[in-house]
Amino acid sequence: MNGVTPSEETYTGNEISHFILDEIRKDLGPGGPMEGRKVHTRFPPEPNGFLHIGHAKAIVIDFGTAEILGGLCNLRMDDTNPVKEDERFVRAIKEDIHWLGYDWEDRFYHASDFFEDMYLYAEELIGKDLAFVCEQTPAEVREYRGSLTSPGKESPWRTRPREESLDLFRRMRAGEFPDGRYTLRAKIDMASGNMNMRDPVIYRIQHETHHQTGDAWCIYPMYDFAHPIEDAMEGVTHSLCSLEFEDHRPLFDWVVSNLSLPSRPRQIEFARLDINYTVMSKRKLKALVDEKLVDGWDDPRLPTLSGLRRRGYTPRAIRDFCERNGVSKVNSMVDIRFLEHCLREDLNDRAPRAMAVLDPVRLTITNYPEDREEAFTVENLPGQPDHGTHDITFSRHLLIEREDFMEDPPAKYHRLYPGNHVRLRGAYIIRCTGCVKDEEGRITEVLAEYDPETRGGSAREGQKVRGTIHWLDEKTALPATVRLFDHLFTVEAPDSDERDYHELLNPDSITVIEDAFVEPWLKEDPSYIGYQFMRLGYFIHDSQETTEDRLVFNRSVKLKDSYKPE
RNA sequence: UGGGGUGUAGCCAAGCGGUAAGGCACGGGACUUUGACUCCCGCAUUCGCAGGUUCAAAUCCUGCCAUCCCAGCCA
Repeated sequence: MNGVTPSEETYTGNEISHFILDEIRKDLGPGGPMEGRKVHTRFPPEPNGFLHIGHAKAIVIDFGTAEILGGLCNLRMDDTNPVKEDERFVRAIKEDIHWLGYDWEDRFYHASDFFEDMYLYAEELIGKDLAFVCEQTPAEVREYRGSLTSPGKESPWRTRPREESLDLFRRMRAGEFPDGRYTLRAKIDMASGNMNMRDPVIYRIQHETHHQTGDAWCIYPMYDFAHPIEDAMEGVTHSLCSLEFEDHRPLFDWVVSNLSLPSRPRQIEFARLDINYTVMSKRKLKALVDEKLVDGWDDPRLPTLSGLRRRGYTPRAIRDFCERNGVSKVNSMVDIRFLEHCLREDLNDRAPRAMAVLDPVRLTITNYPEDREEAFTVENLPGQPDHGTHDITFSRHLLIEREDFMEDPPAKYHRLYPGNHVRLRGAYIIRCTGCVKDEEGRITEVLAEYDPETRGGSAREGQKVRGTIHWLDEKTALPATVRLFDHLFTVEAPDSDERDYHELLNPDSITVIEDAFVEPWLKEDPSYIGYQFMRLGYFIHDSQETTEDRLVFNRSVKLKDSYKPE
């Protein structure tokens, strides 16, 4: 079913090109600063939540770059803040990346693997008089930092002798002080226009148990200090990250050039992926989960990778989507319909076809004997016999979609209405003769006559049948639950809407149909990429709800539909 | 009154001094045992705006405008 199956995807080697690849090629090429080296990247998530499709873009860029240029890409948990991180997220992250089809081989790291190195590098900085132990309170630090438009003031501790700083720093590590008592700060420039350069804190005291290092440490490095060191220790040549780190680059470079690191990584930034009608911030996704507004991190309406997987998205579709969106530095919002297009494109070629009826009404073939029944063999993938066949049964009483019959249809309606010929896909061509209604006028049964000459659904010589509809044999149809989804939010950009996101939730984001029917074949032959229910869309067994005696399907995406009632 | 980015169609996005790729969406048509798929056709005289340089500018220069990010002991 749609659990995590090892990805069968193999990179096909499209000639992808974008500015990051160009820059890297220059760096590694003749005359470049890293001439002769092989590219080495890393994907560095913080294990404090589940991965979403925005991360998929970063993964495709990080791992994809290594793949394209014949280098390596590491996976690294950026776990420098013990209060926010958890081992449970580490497992989910690894699972999602593997599912996407990428592998880090034996290069799985934690930032915490380098805590000892970082500590030593911090001492190096103190020794060079480039860092000092500060005892300002958070409020004082804020006050002294100045504002965006005015310079900051130097901390009174800035001139503390290096020997004293070193002693204090060692005692910080030894656990002699409570949280917040001291910090280690880089000595850069309190008047810099770049706030990140105003003597940033690089170590803080936190008496917290870390999910990897336990209680070995009570001081933890800050991102800006830790990240370049992690990259250098792993031999990363290019540290690719998103745009909001652009003004951290001077600090990244400062760290890299003031320390005796084993290598000098280069940071390059790209724009994050954003998609309309959904949210991409970890904070909001977490809130949706915590407030039970959705059914967990893998709710099929969520843009999380686990949600998309449960929804029926394929790794191939997601990677294709990320690659085709390109890489640039423009903040952009991609239309969700493009993602849907990529899924349809993938599934169209390989998802077996089946029939299902979501809103059933009985269709009686009045000239087909009550006691007769027959079977038709249909191809799983029309036109591609190597994908196999399966049988469908036919009898006097069938089930069709209620909307496929109209007593008084508008022009260009090609389905059932009195007098019209329609093909029952794979079976026969029938002529509608009328319908039966109950006292309230509701249609309870559609009536038609079949043409025995059209067995298999082929028309008579010269006969043109405009409409083909799907159907099920009432006798063999299997009851099933089908869940249909719509956008989780009613507005295109919920993240930047001034209203509270609770007000923007789409009350109809999920529709559960308990009385749908499907072909019995679907119980015997669960396709892990799901099915196309003809004329309805692509569906997949729900990995959580499907049980031995109850089939539950999620609609991954609708089919395109150019029918416009006039 | 600071620093760093970015502006090419409804949405992404190529383009890097020689006269606006491609995809999505949209509209029209053909085909069709899925109103799907596939296939045709259409869709920016113009690149945020205004000047300038040049035989020639989306590409170079100047100015302006718009928009995003930054004042965590988060990442």
